[in-house]
Amino acid sequence: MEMKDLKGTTKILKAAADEGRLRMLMLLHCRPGVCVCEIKKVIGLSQPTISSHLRLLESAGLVESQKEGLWVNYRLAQDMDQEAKTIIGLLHARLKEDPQIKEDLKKIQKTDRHAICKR
Amino acid sequence: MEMKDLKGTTKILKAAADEGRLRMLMLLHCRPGVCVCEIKKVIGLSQPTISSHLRLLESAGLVESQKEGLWVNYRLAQDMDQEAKTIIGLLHARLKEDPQIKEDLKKIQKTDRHAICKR
DNA sequence: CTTATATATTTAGATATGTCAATATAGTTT
DNA sequence: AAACTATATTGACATATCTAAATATATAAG
Repeated sequence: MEMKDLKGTTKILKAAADEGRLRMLMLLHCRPGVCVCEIKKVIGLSQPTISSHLRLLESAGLVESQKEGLWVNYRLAQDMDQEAKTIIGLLHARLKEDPQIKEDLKKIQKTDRHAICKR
Repeated sequence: MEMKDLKGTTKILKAAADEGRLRMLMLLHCRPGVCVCEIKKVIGLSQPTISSHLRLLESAGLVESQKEGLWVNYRLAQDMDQEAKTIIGLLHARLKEDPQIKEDLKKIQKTDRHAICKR
């Protein structure tokens, strides 16, 4: 899908325009390669909801994934277009002092995926 | 409302994340001070829908208005924070070649509000 | 003051979105 | 292969969003 036109740009904005997904984007920006388990642990939504958000972000071209055994590691899409990258950078600059975002980033640092999973 | 935190930023993104409102933002970016009539003429949605979108954009701090007789003129909010301004600039750079946006801007240039109104 | 006009608000209905429980799938371990 | 685990998908439901018709409000003009 062409993302540079009106519809595609709207899709990108919609993808970012949700509190949970925005938190996830900030998480992936600061911690590339986290798995669904870890994201779930930090964000606190159900696993299906996390997966569904990730799928939406992926279909907007903001996120990509790679399998690693049972885990699926997510990161910001490397081939994201420049404006989208810039916007995510701006959002991070804007939100890095937000209490919720700070808490999320603190949590992810303390997180060991081997300890977290099996649940 | 504080717009720099997570909730406020989400609100701004939601405001921009609609095809009609994004077109309206681009219109206001290029043509500050257009009235509801003119916006309606260009975008092609009903007057209540246009008004409702404008209210939402205003409540997100992206747009401001000034009365002029019967007309209400809208423009991008002068006191918008820097990141929001930057994002709108990026969106314009991205969308200025989009056919729909080009058509909108062409239409607004040909538009005379005195001719348009009375309907 | 009555009529007309531009915009806002209310109301209602259709569609989209966010969420989770249940289930399916795919890979790992024993 | 059987049991287990991480993730994806499906189904269902509640809420939010988009839209326009009808109505209200505010200003202007006659």
